[in-house]
Amino acid sequence: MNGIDATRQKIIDAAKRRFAHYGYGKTTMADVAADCDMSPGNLYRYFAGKLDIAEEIARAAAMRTVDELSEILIKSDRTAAERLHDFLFYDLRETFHTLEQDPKLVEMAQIITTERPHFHDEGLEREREILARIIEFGVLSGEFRVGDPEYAAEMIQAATLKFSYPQLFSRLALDRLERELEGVYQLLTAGLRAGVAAVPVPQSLVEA
Amino acid sequence: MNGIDATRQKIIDAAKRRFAHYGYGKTTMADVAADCDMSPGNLYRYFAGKLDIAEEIARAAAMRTVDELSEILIKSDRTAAERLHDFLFYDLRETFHTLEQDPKLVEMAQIITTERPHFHDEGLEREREILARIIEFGVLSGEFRVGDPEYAAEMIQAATLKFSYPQLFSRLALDRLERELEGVYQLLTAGLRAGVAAVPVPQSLVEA
DNA sequence: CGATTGAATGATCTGTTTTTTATTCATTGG
DNA sequence: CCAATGAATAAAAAACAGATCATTCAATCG
Repeated sequence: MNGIDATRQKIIDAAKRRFAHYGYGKTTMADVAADCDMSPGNLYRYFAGKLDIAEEIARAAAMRTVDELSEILIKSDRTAAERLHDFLFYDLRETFHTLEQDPKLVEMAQIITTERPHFHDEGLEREREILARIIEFGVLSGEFRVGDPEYAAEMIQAATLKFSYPQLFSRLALDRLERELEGVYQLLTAGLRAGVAAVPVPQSLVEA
Repeated sequence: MNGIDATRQKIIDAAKRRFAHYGYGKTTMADVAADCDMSPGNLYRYFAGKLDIAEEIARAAAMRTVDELSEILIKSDRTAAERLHDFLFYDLRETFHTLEQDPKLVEMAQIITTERPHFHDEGLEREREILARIIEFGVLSGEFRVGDPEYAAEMIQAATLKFSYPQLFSRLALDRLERELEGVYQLLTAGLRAGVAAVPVPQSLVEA
């Protein structure tokens, strides 16, 4: 029915407030239930458990991010390289600011990543899909020369890991991270343009 | 004097055995002192504290790694790209195997990195220096086209972070990490060959 | 007098008890 | 019946006491 979804949303909203304000750990199911004018036990008619509420909140946020990243695909008058730039910097800034302004969310993100590794993988996969399309676009436009966009997307994700979870992998400030990402981006796009053929190891070119 | 250095080394050796066998946390200063036939208090004539002994051990290991990486520079008949390949894979495999076979060292590495961030940075800097020389070699040989080898080295480090602390940043097995590193390497070398000029953003090439 | 000791100290860790909390489910109310 | 409750339970977290440990330093030793 629809009452179900409405109630689920009410629970999600209450939990989101609590999580953001007091943190995941300090928020009790009783708190959330009270905010929704219901008993703790009744929450379990709508969610399998506390972590599932958090996961739902994270999923919604991830979807929003993916939607915004997807818009990069439909803009016009932008080269593939520019789209890749948009993608990487949007991701860095978005994550950085979100976690910067609300440190409680770091806790939640970490718990979900630890307890539900699969959830996290799915998020990466969705983003990789968009990356692959950007690269595919670059291949079609003749800008990039890569045989397998999916594979190239995977490599770009690996190479930009440091910028996906800024405050997790470094203690650098945003401006320094941006400077580094700019450099990595330059290197990667130069590589995509030059092309990574099926040839695995190009033996020798010149020697000293 | 020399007795000082000899005693320091005796302490380091005893501590290394204890740390590797029982872990940093479970090893007490009293244990180490007993192994050296001295009182706990006397250790402080040779080291400022427990963590400083660990740091010294880590420093020696880091030096050894840097020495081995430096050998890549003096080999002959290898292109810069091949040297870069050697560097990246040596680092990945070395770190992976060290931490794989002795989980106790992971604890020590993590404590040092947390408590002495600067120490860790210095290690990165030493490795970056070698990377810069490899790139410089590539520039001189005409293989790479980059203006600032130091900067390029920094970017390569950023892009290969995931492979520097394998079991810290991913739960992937070594063969999958190697496969990914191979791909990232291909992309990066393609970029180095094509060159990352001072031109920041090459506006438009073709469109779909 | 420099080198070393070992007892003193305060911080940290460990194991235990108590309390809080997530989750279940038999019961109740509409 | 369906929705909701709230007492019961087991798991996790907090609180606490006791022990251990890193570190210091006044007193000894050579």
